[in-house]
Amino acid sequence: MTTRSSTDATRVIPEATVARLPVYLRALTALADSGIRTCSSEDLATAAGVNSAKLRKDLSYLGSYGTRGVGYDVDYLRYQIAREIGVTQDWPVVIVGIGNLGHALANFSGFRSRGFRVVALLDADSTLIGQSVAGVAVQPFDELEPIVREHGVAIGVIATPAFAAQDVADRMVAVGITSILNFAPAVLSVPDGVDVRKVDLSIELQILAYHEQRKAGGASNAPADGGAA
Amino acid sequence: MTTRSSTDATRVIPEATVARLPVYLRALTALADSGIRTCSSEDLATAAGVNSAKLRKDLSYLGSYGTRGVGYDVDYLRYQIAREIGVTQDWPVVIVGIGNLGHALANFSGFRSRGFRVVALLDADSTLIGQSVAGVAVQPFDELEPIVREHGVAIGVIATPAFAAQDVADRMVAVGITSILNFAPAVLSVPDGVDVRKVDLSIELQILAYHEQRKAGGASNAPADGGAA
DNA sequence: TAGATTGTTAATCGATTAACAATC
DNA sequence: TAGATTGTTAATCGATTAACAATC
Repeated sequence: MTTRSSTDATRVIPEATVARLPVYLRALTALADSGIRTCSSEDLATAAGVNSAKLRKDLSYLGSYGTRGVGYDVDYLRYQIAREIGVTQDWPVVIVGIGNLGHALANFSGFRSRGFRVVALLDADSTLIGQSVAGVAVQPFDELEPIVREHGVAIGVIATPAFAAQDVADRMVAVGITSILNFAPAVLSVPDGVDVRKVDLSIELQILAYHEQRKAGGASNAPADGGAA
Repeated sequence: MTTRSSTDATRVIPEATVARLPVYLRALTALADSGIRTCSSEDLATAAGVNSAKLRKDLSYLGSYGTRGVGYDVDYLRYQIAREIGVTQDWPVVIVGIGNLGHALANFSGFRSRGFRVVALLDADSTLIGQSVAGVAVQPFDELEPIVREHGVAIGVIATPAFAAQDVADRMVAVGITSILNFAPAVLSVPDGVDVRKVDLSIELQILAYHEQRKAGGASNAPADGGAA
């Protein structure tokens, strides 16, 4: 057999699809919460903010979880997507850098509810150590290794200033973390096999600014004119 | 002439390129700060974390700002990219929802340094009104309209809980905001002509979890095994 | 059976990449 | 001129979309 069978092990899901699965998961949860038991691809697509062709194509990479002529069972599809993403299990997470942003992240309720558990908050600033944030004590950054080993941490969050980010990433990689979510405005270099995703506020704003600039003319809120509508 | 001329007005820059321009801008600023006056596409690509073919292709959409055999003048290219993005001008921004995250955003220094100015912090919770965050007083959400009109605000940031996000977006659109950065875990529906970008922590974590799950086997930090390496 | 809706096909569109002619 | 590096071409790859056969 040279042809790939479509069993769990060999299925490859396109990256663009992977990025949308959590959106579908959230939409299904919202539907379930409002008491809806069954939905069509059109319903779910609307709730998720995509078109139904894309939704069906995306779901087709996971398997055949709908019923023609009927639609999808909300709970069943939700479970299948959660399983595919891996959020049926619990993921211990460490957050490094407990400034304003780290503080906000530690308090973020969406963590627990989506299968992530903050097992430690770390900072290099000794004046923060021992302080309790969201019920978790801030520990010295040097404690990274024993914490990662003890809890089996695979995912690390960097919320430090830019200048510290590469060092933190290097240490994370050294102690065996293989997925990093980086909030610091810095390009991280990591070895193959380590995934980095970045979230960058100012980049998002700049992308908006680019498009905004091109709208001017019809815009009533353009910075230049007094806006005396 | 049916062929598009490559003058400023008609140039169309692919979305993927637009999203990378801010990264190049930041890399150029870092190079300039370390005293480097000239760089090759290879140098800049490394600093930005992309390959040099992609960088040159991206820059080619802006114009011809390099010198063959020599490279790019760091300051000149930086100015050209900043102008293209629109961050040579000042963008007034309002933040709605001053919880933990709104607080962190208000204090974010990358705002000012990249051409964005927080002109108001708004919240529906009357107990927050008047409180000063990052030197700016929190005002009632109802003040949105006069503030937007007075400052010519085109960009709004939503940092409210999910249930409030659509209402806030509707109000923003109604008063003339045409670009929204949404941190609430909710799908926003807005009219054509309004740009929405979303930043979603739990989605990013779930994408990492998906890939992490597929690494297990070789992983030393897998949650299941004791990790007695 | 008739109506509804999935899962898949195939066409189209956009992004990436390597290679190299142009040119400093 | 010789060496270096850009800007562009063209091939490849991946994502989106509309349409519809399969099938409940």
